[in-house]
Amino acid sequence: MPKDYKNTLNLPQTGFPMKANLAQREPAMLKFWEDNKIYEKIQEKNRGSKSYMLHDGPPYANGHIHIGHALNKILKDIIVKFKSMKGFYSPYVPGWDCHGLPIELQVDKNLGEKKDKVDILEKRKLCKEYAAKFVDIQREEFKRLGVFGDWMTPYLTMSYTYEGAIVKEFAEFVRKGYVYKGKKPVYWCPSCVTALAEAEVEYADKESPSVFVKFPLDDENISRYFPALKGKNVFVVIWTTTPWTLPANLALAFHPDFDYVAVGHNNDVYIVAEGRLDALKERIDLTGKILAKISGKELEGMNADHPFIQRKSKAVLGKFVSLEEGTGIVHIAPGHGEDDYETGLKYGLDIYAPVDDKGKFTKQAGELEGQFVFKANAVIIEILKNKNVLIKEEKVTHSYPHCWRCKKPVIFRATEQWFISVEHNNLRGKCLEEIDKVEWVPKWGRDRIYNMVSNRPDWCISRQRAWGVPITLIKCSDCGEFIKDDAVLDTIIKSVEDNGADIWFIKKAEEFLPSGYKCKNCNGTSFSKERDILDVWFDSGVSHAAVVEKDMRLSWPADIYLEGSDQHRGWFQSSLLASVGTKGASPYRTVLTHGFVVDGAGKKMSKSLGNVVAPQEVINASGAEILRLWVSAEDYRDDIRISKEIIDRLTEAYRKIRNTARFLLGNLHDFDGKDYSYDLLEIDRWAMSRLQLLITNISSAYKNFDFHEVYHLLHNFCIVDMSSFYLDILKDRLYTFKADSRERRAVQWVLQRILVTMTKLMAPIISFTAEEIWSFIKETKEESVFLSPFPEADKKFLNPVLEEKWEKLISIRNEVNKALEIKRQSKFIGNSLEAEVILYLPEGEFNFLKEYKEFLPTLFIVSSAEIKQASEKLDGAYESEEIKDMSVFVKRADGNKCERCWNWSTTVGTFSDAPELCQRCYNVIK
RNA sequence: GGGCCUAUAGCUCAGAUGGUUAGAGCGCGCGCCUGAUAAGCGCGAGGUCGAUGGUUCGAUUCCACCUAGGCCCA
Repeated sequence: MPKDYKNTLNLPQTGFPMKANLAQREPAMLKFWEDNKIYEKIQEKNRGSKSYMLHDGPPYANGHIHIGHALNKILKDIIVKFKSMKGFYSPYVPGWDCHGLPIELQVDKNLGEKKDKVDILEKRKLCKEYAAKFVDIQREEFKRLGVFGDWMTPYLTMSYTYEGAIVKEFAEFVRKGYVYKGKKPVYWCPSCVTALAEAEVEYADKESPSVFVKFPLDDENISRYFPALKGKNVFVVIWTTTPWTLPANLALAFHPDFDYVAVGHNNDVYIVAEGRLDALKERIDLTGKILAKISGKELEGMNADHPFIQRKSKAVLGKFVSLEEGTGIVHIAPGHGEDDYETGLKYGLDIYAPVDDKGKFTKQAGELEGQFVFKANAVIIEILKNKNVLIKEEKVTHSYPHCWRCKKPVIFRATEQWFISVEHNNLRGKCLEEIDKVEWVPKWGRDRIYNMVSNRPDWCISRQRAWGVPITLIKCSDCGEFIKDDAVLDTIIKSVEDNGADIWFIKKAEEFLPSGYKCKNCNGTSFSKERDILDVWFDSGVSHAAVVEKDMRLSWPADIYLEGSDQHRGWFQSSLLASVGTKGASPYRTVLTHGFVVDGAGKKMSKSLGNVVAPQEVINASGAEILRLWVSAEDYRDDIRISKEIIDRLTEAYRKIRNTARFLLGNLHDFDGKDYSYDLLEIDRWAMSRLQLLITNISSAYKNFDFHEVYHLLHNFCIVDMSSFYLDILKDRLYTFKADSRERRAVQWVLQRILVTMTKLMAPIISFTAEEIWSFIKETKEESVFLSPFPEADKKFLNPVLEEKWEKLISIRNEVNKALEIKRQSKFIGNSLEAEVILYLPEGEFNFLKEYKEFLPTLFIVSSAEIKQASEKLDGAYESEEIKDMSVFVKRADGNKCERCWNWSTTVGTFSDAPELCQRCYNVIK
């Protein structure tokens, strides 16, 4: 029985567990951070340094967080942690968007029957409580992700100070003349007498009349646009299922790219889209000859006669016109449809809707006055018949919007709304200029928002709801003029700042005015408050003023806004408009966008598909750390996939990184911490050079927001440079050399550098693990890895010449491995230490390897290695395919296996007092 | 239908102003080790570079169209 020499080795020892047990361990780490106020200490440390301001876009305070929220917050956290470790003052103030319809609807739902009876203040109170509840829930969920921030003092759009800021910014828009009142069609329920939001409309089948109607052309228009048809009765034909909107018709829309034809029909000539001819042959028996043809584009500006009102109907162009139904010509009533409205704005048409809030025609509609619109359909059809302009009448059943409260069909009706003009003061132009000053990541974000801002209509900022910040304007009851006095506006702002926006609903209009106030316009003395509230996009759009500018922790403008790509239309745009409108400049320097989380097949997540991945599931099963690693590993510029396989792969990668750290810790348990940097072997200097390169590459990846590169660099370093090469080769030195030998201490010094550096490099991403490793590192250090500075590459260890030589050594090593593998497969050897290798080399390689002769067994992890000229090659040698004229002969090593270091040596057995040992080990033990 | 974007091994990512056999890591397969052990090491097999046309001596790379998918509009 040979003596057990195992206890004479320096084997790794560490309490750092191999198994992460993240789901259990993470909460303890969160507590450590919280108890020791690590975030606060980071802020304290960096206060006064150059700042880097990331401004948080407020998530909506409704529901639990989903995977997209997790992605967004983790990305922000990675940036903030990196910048903070880099020494920037980079506080993170989270926020929530608290007003708005979804919350109000939830509250309504909870109220049930009572919803229409409760007082507005009571409802607002319930909304506030509801939002506060979800702020608390989401706060805990975000914290669980390991995101650092001022969680106990976030910004809330429903706080008094924020509401005050909204009112102030709105007043600023009023003062600068951007705000005006105009008309815009909205869903309107004539039965409930209220405007409806899109979310309050549900679709159901409804029977409607379906009519084809003729719009006559007068001689002048015929000779101008259809000279060939001179003297004939020419009509433009339209199809509609809402005849009641015909009294409001102001235009006829043609598609600019369609061709239109004039077709004979009895004594008349009908104009329809060529692409609808086949269908119309059947529908209205349109079988006559084509008498003329013209492209839609050329018809712009033509005027038809309204079929029963003394008025012209203008030919306009619209890309929304389709060939799926009707005649390819759309009747336009700008006061009764979305496309119609947009078209109306474009062509300067009146947003005309002669219908009151009960759905009855007003006196503008002449003989129809007082008739309910749906009933008036029949009357209008009668009129059309009498005027001989009705081609065909049918009934159709189609999907039609209905009110979700009373279930009755709704109408689209222009109502008075408040707008911010994007043309006033050239707001649009200035925004476009500012867009070009911002850095958009990825670059195409610029085109996306530029196109949107170029084409957007004025900003409709009013909503007919309860839960929001009111449009704080007071109107003179006599002349209808709104008060814009600075003093009055200031009084209102102050009042909201002190009491919250509820005050608007508590006090009477007069209470916001000085006593005895008279209207500047008409001297009137009776006033009323505006009842609409502001669009919630206005709330969050002014966060640059309410938070970035106002909050003592932050400073304006922000360095970066980071949200999903949908926010080009949303927050990025509302913030830009809000900031350029009042400050003349963009509120952000950089805008970074990420894609959406989709399933493993690239499909969007939906409840019906059942492919939704909840962050809570991943956290409970694998830990938030895996989620963080996932965020970093994926290229967020595209859509981001998540699936079981992806999580499994990342879990493996995580283990590799963790185990590499564990191995380093284990081999440092007895390190004395002294400086051995002058005792490094060449391979150690190679490792130090690789480490410097890693620092350089990872730093620039972080700086460029290329986090997936950080992940790949770190992971590859662990596997390629460390685990399978450097650390594998090192084991012999670490385990078998005298514990305090200079060679072993030198490598420990290197491993310490690698461990400390890697830990810091990974910290912004896998924060829990980095902190855990940090706590095991034996070195005078900061109490948290996040209080330590981010590594800087040390130029004196950077050695490209050395790395190039080692690249060659590694490629030779790979060839040796192939030769060894062949012998292993044939059971000639098992462990590579059982082998001796002889390399047959061409001149260049031979000379190159000469200087490494002594080192080769270590490099190949074999017991002995020789080099010879290629010409001496023995039969049976493995011939390299990669290196010309190189071959490797593998034989069993001479001598016996040393029981201590497992190398084979002829010196084993030569020591009578320790016959199991080789000379090297004998010397160590003696 | 419009604006913006994406498509390279099972997975995550590289790549080339167009130029030999398109790379890495993981996973997988086959082995080794049992002194990083619910670890570690080695070798290997995986790709019509979404499809089709075009430009070119040559295209995965440039162009067009198509398909699939994503965001925002309509």
